[in-house]
Amino acid sequence: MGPKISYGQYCPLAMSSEFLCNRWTLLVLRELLLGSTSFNDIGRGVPRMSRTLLSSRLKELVEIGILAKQKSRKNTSSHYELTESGQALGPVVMSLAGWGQQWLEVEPSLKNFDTDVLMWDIRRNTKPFDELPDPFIVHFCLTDVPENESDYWLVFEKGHVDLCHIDESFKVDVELVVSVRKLTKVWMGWEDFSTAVADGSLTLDGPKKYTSIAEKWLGHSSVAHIKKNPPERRVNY
Amino acid sequence: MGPKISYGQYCPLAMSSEFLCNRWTLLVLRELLLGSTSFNDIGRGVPRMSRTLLSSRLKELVEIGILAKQKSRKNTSSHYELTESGQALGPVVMSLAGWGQQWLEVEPSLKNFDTDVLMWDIRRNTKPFDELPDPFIVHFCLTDVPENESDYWLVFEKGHVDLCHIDESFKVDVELVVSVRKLTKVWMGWEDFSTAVADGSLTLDGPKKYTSIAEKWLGHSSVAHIKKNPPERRVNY
DNA sequence: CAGTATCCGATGCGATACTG
DNA sequence: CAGTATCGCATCGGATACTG
Repeated sequence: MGPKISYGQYCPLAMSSEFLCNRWTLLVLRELLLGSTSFNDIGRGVPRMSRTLLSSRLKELVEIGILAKQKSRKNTSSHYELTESGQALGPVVMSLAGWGQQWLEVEPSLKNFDTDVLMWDIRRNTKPFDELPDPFIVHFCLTDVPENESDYWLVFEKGHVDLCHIDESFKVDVELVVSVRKLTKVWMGWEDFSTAVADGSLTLDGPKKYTSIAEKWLGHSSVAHIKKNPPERRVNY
Repeated sequence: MGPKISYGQYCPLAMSSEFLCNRWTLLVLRELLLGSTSFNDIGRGVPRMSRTLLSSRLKELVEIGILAKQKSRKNTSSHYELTESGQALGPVVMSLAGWGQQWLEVEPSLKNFDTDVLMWDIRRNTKPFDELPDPFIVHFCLTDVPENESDYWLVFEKGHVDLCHIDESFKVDVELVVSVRKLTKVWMGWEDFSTAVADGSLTLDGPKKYTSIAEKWLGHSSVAHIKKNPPERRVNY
């Protein structure tokens, strides 16, 4: 019942690749696995993907049966969630991401990427916790991007975290000044947080009780625990 | 130094996907991981891929550094082998193949595939062993394919196994009559070998001492040990 | 917010033919 | 055996504009 089989192989790898190795599909899956459920949230994780294509990919995944779509009765919002088989792709995605984390040289990764993806990714992995006030607001000042992309605010409030890109006259608790390059490295676990603070490439400004636990509220990428190989053993894409 | 980054994400999954999720790449990698080292052997595992493209993919993999190419001094043959980072992709490929083996409905897999891939795959996983004479020759008669594709000979000899597609007047030890569909199912572990023999859909003709250990010399796919879900929990691509 | 319709340009890839 | 060169089509997917 599926679309045309183009590889012409019964092999499960070939069959899986038929639909998983289309452009953007794995990244959409990543968003779903990490918990995004709405069209726009998913889309925000893949900003360079056209909405047209996102729409068609989601439809395809639903058709295949690894994704399910629920429409609210008001028809105003919809809700995607992975089915059992979709959830089962978690280890597959992690395995590929883990390989990249371990083997890929970092420089190519740091070239030409959207700041928005990073900030959105950070937001996703954060949660308010007891030591923080409510609200708790962090102002990110990114030093190596055009002025209009340089400011972000992370708002920890009422059990969840929002990301803002425009100044709403926040009462800022901590100001964090850092380059996107450095922030990425630290967040991905490619460099030590404490080292970055020590050498001044990452600056924290605010009450000590909050800045001292910065690594805790900033968090890390979900693959940060996987150690990258030393440079001479990395792959240079 | 790499090619253009099209996803625009530092994420290791995105970076890995940039080159691993191109058409055919994962299947080429599978061939390499399973031990093929020459251009033609690799190509035989992906018959629908054009040689032009295979050549360019191999070159790309070499450039990236997950594959190494050795030329013999005679320049007459060359030799590909995975580097350390390429070997490390083994679990990634297995993970994806494993997902497919567990979750994919079988019918789509059985439509429109090249018999050659199956036979080549079987050959790869076989080895002579003590209970077999040298040479030991099996004649495969495939019942559900055009006449000119229906006959194969597996020749166990001097420590390795050859696959032939033209009759060289072999002294056949065992003749195996079966449909490609059934052979695939049995070989992939989707159905029991013994059941197929019992219900007559797979016929063995030859000395009992060889036919009785048929499952041993025929072997199984490397993912056959992973159990497929019951039909109602499968994905229908 | 959650998409769809249409257009059209790039490029990916297969087919074919050729080389050392 | 191990490729490369060239051609040309098809499809993929981005951009833009529009809808409920």
